[in-house]
Amino acid sequence: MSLEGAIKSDSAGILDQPMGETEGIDFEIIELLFFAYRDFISDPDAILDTSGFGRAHHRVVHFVNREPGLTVAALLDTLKITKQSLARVLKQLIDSGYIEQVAGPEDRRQRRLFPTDRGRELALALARPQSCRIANAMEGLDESGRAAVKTFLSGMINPVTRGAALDEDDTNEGQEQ
Amino acid sequence: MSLEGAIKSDSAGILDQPMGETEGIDFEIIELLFFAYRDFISDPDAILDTSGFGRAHHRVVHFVNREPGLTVAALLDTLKITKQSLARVLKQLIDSGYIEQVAGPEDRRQRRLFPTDRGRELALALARPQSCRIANAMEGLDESGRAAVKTFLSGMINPVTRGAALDEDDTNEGQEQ
DNA sequence: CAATTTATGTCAACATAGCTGACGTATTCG
DNA sequence: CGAATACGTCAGCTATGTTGACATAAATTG
Repeated sequence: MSLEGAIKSDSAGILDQPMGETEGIDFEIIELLFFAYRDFISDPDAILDTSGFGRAHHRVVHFVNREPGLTVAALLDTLKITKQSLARVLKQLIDSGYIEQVAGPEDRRQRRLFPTDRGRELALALARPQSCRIANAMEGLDESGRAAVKTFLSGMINPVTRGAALDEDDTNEGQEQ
Repeated sequence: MSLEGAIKSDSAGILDQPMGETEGIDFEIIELLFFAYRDFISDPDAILDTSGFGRAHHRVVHFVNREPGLTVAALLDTLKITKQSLARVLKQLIDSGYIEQVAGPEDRRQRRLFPTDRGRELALALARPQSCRIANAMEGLDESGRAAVKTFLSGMINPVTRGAALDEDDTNEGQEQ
């Protein structure tokens, strides 16, 4: 199959100028964020490849370790995924002995999630290289610089629509179904 | 099917303390990065849903617009994906008239990628909300604060192993095959 | 107490976007 | 000419997200 004919030799309707300062858009930071995050998750990814888990498991293990006893609903809200998505990885983590479930002490419908020692160690092993990378990137910054980074990152996050959690007059709302 | 028996009621081998200051790991920034990036890509994602494209298309359109005329090899190196992965989305973008290919002027084996007007507009439409979000997050910061953010993000990125691009004595290296 | 709502689990099917392996084709280069 | 290079493509697999529908146990409410 000849590729000729599908490939232009002239420059009709084509832009050859880089998308630069248009509309005052800061493409530099957009790209920095892309590359930074890509490399930021590459460290844990490499570890996870060994144990047969993926990024999804990483997030679950992380937040369960950060807040032992959190409910499935709370975890879903944090991760912003569906329960069917969570179920797959959570089941594997429970079956492999990284996380355990305990019926809620007051509301016994709840399944509160706790890390095992093994789960804690995995979470730490995954956090360690990320922490190193962060410490490295912070190295040259003073206290105000580090504070600026936190302010920036916090400002990038969507405000928690507190109303959504209170205006629950709707049957079957949210990401459910 | 009864769930009873699968759910622990005691607290054997379970950790109930949050993973906090262990080993001086900065879990706060780790999470800030996770949430910040998640919300950062949610804006373009919403737009892409409309046009039937995904994140993969976004990245391709972005970098082709940022560096018109870049080769497929260069794009693969930037995105750190395989050519088979790229092929799928690139083909769609070309077929839909967002990107065009031009045979390299010197090396005619190359397929240099250029955005069309349509492609440029898509890239801008996707960058606009991200830029707004960034501007918003930068609002309270002075010049040194903004510089700190850039320094930090740059420091998070893996150093470009310049040697890898020069020590090409290996046949068929890199991600190829 | 009966009815309903809530918290969670689960089955099935599907989409996106990554991957490996293998092979084809056009072009350049030694 | 032959090998290496730049790129395309077919086929199949995996991970992780989605929607829709339905089940079960416990809490809540009329």
